[in-house]
Amino acid sequence: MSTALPRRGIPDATVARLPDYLRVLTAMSARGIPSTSSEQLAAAVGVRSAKVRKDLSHLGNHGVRGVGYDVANLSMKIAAELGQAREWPVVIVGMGNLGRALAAYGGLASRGLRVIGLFDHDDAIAGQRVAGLPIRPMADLDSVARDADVIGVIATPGPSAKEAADALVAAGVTSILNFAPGSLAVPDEVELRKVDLATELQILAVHKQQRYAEVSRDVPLAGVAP
Amino acid sequence: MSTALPRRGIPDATVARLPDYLRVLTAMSARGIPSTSSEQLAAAVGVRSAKVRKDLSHLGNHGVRGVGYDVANLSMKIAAELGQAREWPVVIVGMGNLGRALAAYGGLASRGLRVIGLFDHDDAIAGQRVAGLPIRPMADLDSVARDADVIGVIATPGPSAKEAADALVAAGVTSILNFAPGSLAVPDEVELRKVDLATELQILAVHKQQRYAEVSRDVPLAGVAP
DNA sequence: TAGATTGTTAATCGATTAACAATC
DNA sequence: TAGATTGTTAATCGATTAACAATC
Repeated sequence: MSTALPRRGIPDATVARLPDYLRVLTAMSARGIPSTSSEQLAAAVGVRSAKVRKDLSHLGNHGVRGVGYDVANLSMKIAAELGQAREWPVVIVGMGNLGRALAAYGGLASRGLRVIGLFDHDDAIAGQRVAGLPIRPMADLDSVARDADVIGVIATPGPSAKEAADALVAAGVTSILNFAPGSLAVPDEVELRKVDLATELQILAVHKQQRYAEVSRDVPLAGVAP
Repeated sequence: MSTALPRRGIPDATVARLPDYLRVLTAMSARGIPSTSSEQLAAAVGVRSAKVRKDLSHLGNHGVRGVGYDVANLSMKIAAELGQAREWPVVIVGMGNLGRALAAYGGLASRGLRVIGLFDHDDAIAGQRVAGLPIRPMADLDSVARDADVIGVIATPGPSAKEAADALVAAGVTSILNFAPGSLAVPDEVELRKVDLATELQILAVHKQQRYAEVSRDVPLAGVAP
């Protein structure tokens, strides 16, 4: 089962933008705006209109030439594509600051992601409530995750991430998002993605540095006095 | 000042991986390993060795053919490239769960990013200490950020993000990382990057959905009984 | 010299973009 | 019919990868 993967793949880059379009469409809908255009969507989201049309074309052809897109209809198509037809259960392992932030993050519910379990390695904090859910001991993970087809989130400090990943895999979880620094090994059938909160900051810092480097090279005669 | 930008640009994709290499090299250094190879680095980080060599070649040629890379020397080169020659001051606006998580995030200090100020819109929590720093009222932002060439981080809820961005821009900040959902408008001279914590989860959810879709299309005769 | 490993080339892939024919 | 806007094409760009000549 591989070679020619069936033409179902919407590019990840497009998937990442769909929630932005959906947010704008929802706001339009709330204001009673019945239809829109790729130009308007592009302006609201901050991309080029050609990209909007390309992205939306992956969903099928839901626009009308010369007219635009129906707000309600397009909203539904995007929501469907994002899997919001059903809710995806999420468990979070690691209830430090980051885990708590994620548990309370408003952006999840609006995208069909429902947090159903919070876990921490430290049994002493078990029972505390975060965003309405109790923190549970790791021993409970299997019973919550097994057969529920959950998405697992690792929000532990770096050193505990391996333990968290092993526990998730052992409980049958096949989709894991890792916020902890460092790389993790998981079986092939498990999809593991990683988010490093510092990466984008690092890129900003490097760009800042490059801006300085450019200035000092481009204007070598500027501040000459020794 | 534009057209042919001076050949200083290390690709962002490479910059994003450099901290991973540095982390592995630091661990090797601690264990007294004097040299390594692109194969070893690749295995430790979870990429192909060709990618490692390509990435490192952007830093100049610091390896020795037939031998490998000197751990200490390569560590220094990467640290220098990442701007760790100096420390970059960071201010965080929005001290909810996410802001607190970022303030305490260990990954920052190790990359030359130093949090020097925490701010919140709600003056009632001013004075509270998070990770050793006091939360300050927004009114203090200008005095802290002005002329300090800081990187600004927006960790507010979505609706407050615009206000936070305006305050940062008004204080002269030209590099901003936005963790709040929604898009922000900033002047051209300000570099704005965005991280959406839910995006990667969303991608996992869509992939999960596609896996189901594939199964039901590929094996249409499997569970037939009505 | 034989063995190892880099740095670079060239092929490939995926994403972005401008332009425009198709269509309302 | 004239005007507007989509959906698609083709060019471009950046990143990944395999392969290998260069070099220790």
